Amino acid sequence: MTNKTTVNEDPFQYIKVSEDEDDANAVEIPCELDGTLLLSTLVAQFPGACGLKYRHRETKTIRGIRLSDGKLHPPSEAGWGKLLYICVFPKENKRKMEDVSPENSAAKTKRLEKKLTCSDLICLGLPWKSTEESIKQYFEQFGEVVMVQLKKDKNGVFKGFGFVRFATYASQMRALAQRHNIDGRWVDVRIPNSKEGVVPQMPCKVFVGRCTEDMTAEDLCEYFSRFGEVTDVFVPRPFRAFGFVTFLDPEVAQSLCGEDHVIKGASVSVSSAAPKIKGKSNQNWKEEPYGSNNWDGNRPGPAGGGKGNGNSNNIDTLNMQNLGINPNGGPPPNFNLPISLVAAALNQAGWGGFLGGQGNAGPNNWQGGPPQGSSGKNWNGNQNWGQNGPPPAWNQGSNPNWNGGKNGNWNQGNWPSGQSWGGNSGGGSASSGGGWNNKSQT
DNA sequence: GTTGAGCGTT
Repeated sequence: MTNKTTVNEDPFQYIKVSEDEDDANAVEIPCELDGTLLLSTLVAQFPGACGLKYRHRETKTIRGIRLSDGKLHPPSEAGWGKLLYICVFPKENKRKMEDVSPENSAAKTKRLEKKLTCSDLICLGLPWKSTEESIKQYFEQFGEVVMVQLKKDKNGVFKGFGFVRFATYASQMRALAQRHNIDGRWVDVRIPNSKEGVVPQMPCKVFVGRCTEDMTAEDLCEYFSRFGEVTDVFVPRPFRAFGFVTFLDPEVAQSLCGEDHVIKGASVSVSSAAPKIKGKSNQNWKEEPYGSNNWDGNRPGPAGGGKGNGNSNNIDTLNMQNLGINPNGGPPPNFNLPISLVAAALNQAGWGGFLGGQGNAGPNNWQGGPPQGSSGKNWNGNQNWGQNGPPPAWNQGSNPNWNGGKNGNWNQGNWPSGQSWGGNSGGGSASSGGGWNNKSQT
């Protein structure tokens, strides 16, 4: 008798995922054909999950799985293998360390809960055929959705926009940190104007002091990933005995402040990364450590590498920009408005809030403007992407020369023709096709 | 039934 091994015919690889390190609770989840695992697939089995981690065989430490564009990427060339992967949840993974005084952490958490409330998010440009159900379904890949409201006129005709609310701040952050394509339309998801300035502004970045010279950005990333998704690590080279770690969730960042941690046998201290205000020297920040105007994504990342540094194709850069953080660690662009300067400086230091107030680009626009060399006139105007949106892969790999020339086109949907947004153009030169402006939406 | 920048009665 021949054994029918239907399993082998399944083109999808399955990976074992559990809520904890107990194999018994594991669920096998199918990957995509390209080897990535969709976050939505994960969420389908583990509602509210925001990522994956695993215990490294040799180092015995927990490692985070890279998340990019809603896809989870296998640890290395080796692929997912037979390891057990552990689900990461926004809240639950918050405090696993025991090296904190309880009263301290409790008080801190309480404060944070008060500050880090979700707000409704406005979704602009929804497809006419959207339903509250379909929108809810779409956004559930970022976390639990507690409300969806599609706005209609008195006749009950859908007006093309609506509001969504997440259960957790982390989910909200994830949703804000991405561009959204729903049924072929680019949908703008933002903090509503009415909530600007009301939403909490929390630093996502922490200062890590007393680093030793052998601590690489990767070391820090690996270590701190156990507390939450790390979106950036910055370790100055030459050695300066400190570093910065940026988390997706500002709450995680805050919860770590004031703590000491042992990394590679050395005790490091975590504290808040004080915002750098331009014109005022700051204890934690040296101005323009890598030269100015490095906003093109083509520069080599800061020495030390690590997440967000030289990594192509990740959401982190996008996250950071959407969250108002300069992914390259360089200086903020030249805003015209002083308030923007301050905001940009705050953002650079990891204040992943939303630039409220008139004339300031919200998170979605932050990514949109010409980084430099522009008058700033359009840069400060809201909603410049419109339906022509940023190139789908503008943040991936070596970016096209979005500093070069044609700045005036950025806000008008007139993308240079022949520009490739595929994310793999070698160093900014344009190849062909893929014109973002070719996309038509109805 | 049409449409595509905007900002929610409750």
